[in-house]
Amino acid sequence: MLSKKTKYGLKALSYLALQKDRQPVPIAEIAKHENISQKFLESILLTLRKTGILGSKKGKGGGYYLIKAPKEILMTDVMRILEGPIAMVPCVSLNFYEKCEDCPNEGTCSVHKLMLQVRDSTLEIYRNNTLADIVK
Amino acid sequence: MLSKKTKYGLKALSYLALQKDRQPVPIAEIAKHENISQKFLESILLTLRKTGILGSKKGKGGGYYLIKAPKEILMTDVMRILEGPIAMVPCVSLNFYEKCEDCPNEGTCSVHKLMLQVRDSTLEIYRNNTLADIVK
DNA sequence: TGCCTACTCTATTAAATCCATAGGGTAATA
DNA sequence: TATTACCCTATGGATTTAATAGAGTAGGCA
Repeated sequence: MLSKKTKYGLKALSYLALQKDRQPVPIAEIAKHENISQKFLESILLTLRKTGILGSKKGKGGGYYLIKAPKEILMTDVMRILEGPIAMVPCVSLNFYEKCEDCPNEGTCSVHKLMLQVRDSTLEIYRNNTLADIVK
Repeated sequence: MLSKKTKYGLKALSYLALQKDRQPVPIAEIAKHENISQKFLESILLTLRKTGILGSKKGKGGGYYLIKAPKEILMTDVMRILEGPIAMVPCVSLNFYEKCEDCPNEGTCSVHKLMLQVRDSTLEIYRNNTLADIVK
């Protein structure tokens, strides 16, 4: 299942992508428009800022804004930041690889074989979608 | 993440698929060979039996066995039984559809749009893989 | 300067899920 | 009839998720 964190994060990014200009948008406005708990959203936007997706401005007229153009923001990056590894098992993860303790041989493991295919096809989707694509 | 339940279930099915004949295999044997907690495996095999994937035989010489040939067992079925919905959000699920409370319009929802693609590509993988394919 | 706004951080908690274990009961076969 | 192996219930620890609360900090503008 997709976590609410990821879901809310994607919705917030989409909302920002739909702004006419790149002026900062207050958290409260995003939270209200997308039906998200403001405090929860705060922590999500913070992560997105720290990882270079968003910028922020404090004080009156402040808020969050996209640093790059929507078509430059890849879903692979966003999903990894918000949801974590794309692979369903660590032994097929590109960025978070870990060996399975219980599995003597990855080469002959049926789970490994299946999950490798799932990872590849999912990755393909994320690579072919930018923020601009999903708000269209 | 893939649950251990699914992982163990797939491993058990693979082990059964690799048997020469279709004689019942005791839980203890599967558990030992695949490094799985026997009691936990019991509940998993039980589910697989109740949903028509496995058959069982009690008493001496008993155990679990595949009801159909490995190439007749689709991963779509197995994954839905063990892991649940294939979709990452209920609003794009074929078999477990639910409307999102917080989402006013699915047609314009960016999360919906992205997750629909992910579901389709994942489903494609599961449809193209039988138990026979993943043990090869 | 001083106040207001909005971001930032820490801590806590309720709820849900996952994984595993334990123990006893029941059915079938040699 | 005794053994083997399936079947069922329930319990609990661990982890994660989602949300809430409250205090603190920094920037903008009068």
